Amino acid sequence: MARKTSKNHIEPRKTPAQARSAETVAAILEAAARILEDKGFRGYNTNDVAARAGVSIGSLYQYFPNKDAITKALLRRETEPLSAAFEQVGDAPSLVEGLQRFVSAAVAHQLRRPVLARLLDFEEARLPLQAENGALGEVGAKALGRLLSRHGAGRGAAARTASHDMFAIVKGMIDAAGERGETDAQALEARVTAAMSGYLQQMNIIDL
Amino acid sequence: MARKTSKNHIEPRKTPAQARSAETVAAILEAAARILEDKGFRGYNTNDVAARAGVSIGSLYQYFPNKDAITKALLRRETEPLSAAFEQVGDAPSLVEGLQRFVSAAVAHQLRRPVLARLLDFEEARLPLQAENGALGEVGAKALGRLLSRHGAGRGAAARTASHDMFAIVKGMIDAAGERGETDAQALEARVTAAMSGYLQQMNIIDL
DNA sequence: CGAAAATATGAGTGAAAGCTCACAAACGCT
DNA sequence: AGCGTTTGTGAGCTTTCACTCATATTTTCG
Repeated sequence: MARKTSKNHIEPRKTPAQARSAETVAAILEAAARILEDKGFRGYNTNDVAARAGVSIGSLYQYFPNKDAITKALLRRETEPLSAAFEQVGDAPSLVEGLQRFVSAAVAHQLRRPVLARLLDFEEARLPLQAENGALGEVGAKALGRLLSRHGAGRGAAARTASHDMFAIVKGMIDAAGERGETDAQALEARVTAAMSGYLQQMNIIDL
Repeated sequence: MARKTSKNHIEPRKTPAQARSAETVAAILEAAARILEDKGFRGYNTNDVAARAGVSIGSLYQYFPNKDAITKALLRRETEPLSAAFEQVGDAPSLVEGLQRFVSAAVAHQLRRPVLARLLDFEEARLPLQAENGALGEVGAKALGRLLSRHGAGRGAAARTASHDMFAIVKGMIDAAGERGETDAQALEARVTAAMSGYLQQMNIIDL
């Protein structure tokens, strides 16, 4: 009489777990990631995810009410650390230092699993029918905005535009580099940071 | 005994047409575009495309051997004009003028149908199992490379990297702007051009 | 006009994939 | 050891969707 109110006597989406079930959930997410990486969305289906995870489809649906929930959970798993890193760049002692930290975190993230990052980023646009937590892009742009204002560069609408542009530059460059198979993180960081500085200069937001 | 060799007595992919059939093909492509725009890949299926085009599925398969062929044709339709524009920026009298033309073409393209452009760009990565014609990204980067070398800026590997970076910057900024619903093409062009100039300066490829 | 060629139709087929449910095994606790 | 709870299983139901084909309509042209 407790919680299993309505017709179905199955209440999936069992909130986490208390033992080996955590491993099951982890295995499912990793299997989803791997399948996305080497077959793309085309080969991404729940039956194969379960198989690859070494788990039955039944188990999969104990923890995820539907396919999108898996994708969302994977997105969160991959995205949260980067979001957290973004939110800390405000503490940097200088603007340039802040930009460097920002870029460094973004590059590390993208070069770790480039294909997965790209797919999830694309999927993020489709998922948030319910607004959910802030999209990565918003978090990043906001972080850059704080960084700018905290170091006396720009305010208001212009600064907000600049923040979005800068985020777009970072994302565009890093994404393309990942697609091209680039692996030298340091070189990439240097170029991306240069691009951001150049933009800020040209827009008269900072002078060098 | 002529061409319908093997087992099937149907030879779809009737090369274009000679009358109203051209309209049918056009209607199919436009229907595909509209469905992609307002339902995304999820709602993109051949039955609905045919229905929206006011055509039977049978007709659809007279002209396209499979679903991917439709997507490819649509991609070509949307992409070719931009490719052509890219290939002409080399004729510009100065580097800056060339960059402006490049950016202007790209902005116009993206702001016309932002959602469609984004979806097709993503799909492009999956389709070319057979190399096909050059991807838009390659064409764009190559055009920028020619522009640089023709105006005495950079050569070799560094210039190639710079070209790719510049293309990535343009694409990243314009894509994000489209997603955010920006409509002021001139303002966007100015910012993108500024970003490119700034990058070139910071990388010591040009000096202002 | 009349016949061949081109174009159009849409019910139907087969396969893929999301998801359910009745049941079984493993675990936690006293 | 015994018993309730949590976790796991997988055959199979159902829907969606790419694609076919036998037939019908329209166009072309002598």
